[in-house]
Amino acid sequence: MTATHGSAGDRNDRTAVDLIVAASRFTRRAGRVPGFTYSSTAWRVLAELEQRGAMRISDLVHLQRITQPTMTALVQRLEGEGWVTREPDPDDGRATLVRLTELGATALGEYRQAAATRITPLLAELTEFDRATLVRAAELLERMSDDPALS
Amino acid sequence: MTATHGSAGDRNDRTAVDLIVAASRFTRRAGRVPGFTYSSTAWRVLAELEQRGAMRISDLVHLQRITQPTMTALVQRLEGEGWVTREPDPDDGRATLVRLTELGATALGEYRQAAATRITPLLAELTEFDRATLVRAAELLERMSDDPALS
DNA sequence: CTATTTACATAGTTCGCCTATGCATGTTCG
DNA sequence: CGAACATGCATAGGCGAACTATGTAAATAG
Repeated sequence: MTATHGSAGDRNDRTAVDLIVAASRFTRRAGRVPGFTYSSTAWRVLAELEQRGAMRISDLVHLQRITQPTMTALVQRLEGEGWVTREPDPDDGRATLVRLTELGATALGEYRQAAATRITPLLAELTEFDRATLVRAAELLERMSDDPALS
Repeated sequence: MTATHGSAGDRNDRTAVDLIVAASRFTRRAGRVPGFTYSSTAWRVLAELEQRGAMRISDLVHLQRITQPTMTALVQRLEGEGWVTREPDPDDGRATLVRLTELGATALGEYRQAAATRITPLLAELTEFDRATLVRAAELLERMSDDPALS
C-alpha cells in the first residue's frame, strides 16, 4: 500500500483490502459449519436455485464465477445427494435445467440453521447500531459482488 | 428460515445468514484476482506473518482455522516461491519458525494492489456514509472472526 | 448448406482441505 | 531417573474445488 499521500483513492484502496481480508476471514470461520462438508459455493448454488427456480448450468456458471466443468461436477454431486434434479431444457436441446428438490431445500435450511446458531449470539452482543451496520454492509457487499466489473 | 414470529433472535438469524452469504459471495468475487492463483488462506498467512513477524506453524494453524498438515503443505509451497523461510525455533526443538521474506512482502503488496484496483472504483461510487459503514463492518467481521466461539 | 457459436460432459492436473499416522522433542510424575 | 503422556510437525492418502483442454451435439449466422 502506497501511503505517501492520503488521497481518497488511497484510503479507498486500504478499505478495499481490509474489506477483502475481513470478508475472507469471516467466510472461512463462519461458513465452515461443523458437520456440513460442502463448500460455500455449493450452498450458494442451492440458495440461488431456491430463490430463482430452475436454472441452466451456464447460468449458475455466470452467477458463481466458476468454470463450467467445475459447475457440472458440483451439480452432479448435488444430484447424487438428491438435492437437485437435472432435466433437458425444453427451449434448447443442448441445455440442462437444474432444479432444487425438497431434500435440497431441507439441507439448505439445516445448513442455514447451523450457521446462524454460531453467529447469532455474536450479533446479540452488538449494539443495535452495529447490527444495522452489518445489515447494510451485507446489502452493499451483495451489490458490489453483482457489479459487472467483478466478473 | 422460520419466520413464524418476528423475534429478535429470528431477525438475528436472518442477518447471520445474509452476512455469511454476502461475505462468501464477495470473497469469491473480490478475492480471486486474475493472475494471482494462490488462495485466500495463503494471502492471509502472508499478511499475518507481515503483521506479527515469524510464527510457528502451529500458531498459524490456530489463527487460520485449518489443520496442521494443510498448513505445513501451504508453508512448503510458499517456501518454494521464496515468499517465506523456515528455520528451527531456538526455544523448542520440535518447532519451526516461518518468516516472511522481502519477496513475500512484495508479492503480498502486489496482490493487495491488484485486489484494490478492482474494488476501489466500486467504493468510490458509494456515499461517504456507506463507505464508513463498510469500514465499520470490516472491523466487526474481524472481531467476530476472532471470537473463540468460532473456532 | 457451411462455418461459427453455444452448452455441457469428460479428462487431466494442481491446489486446498481433511483424517490418520509416525517421528522427535518436551513435560510431568512416580 | 525413566516411563507415560503431550506437543509440534512431516508424510501419506483421499476427496472436493478449482482450473485448462478437448470433444460432441445443438443452435445460430451468413
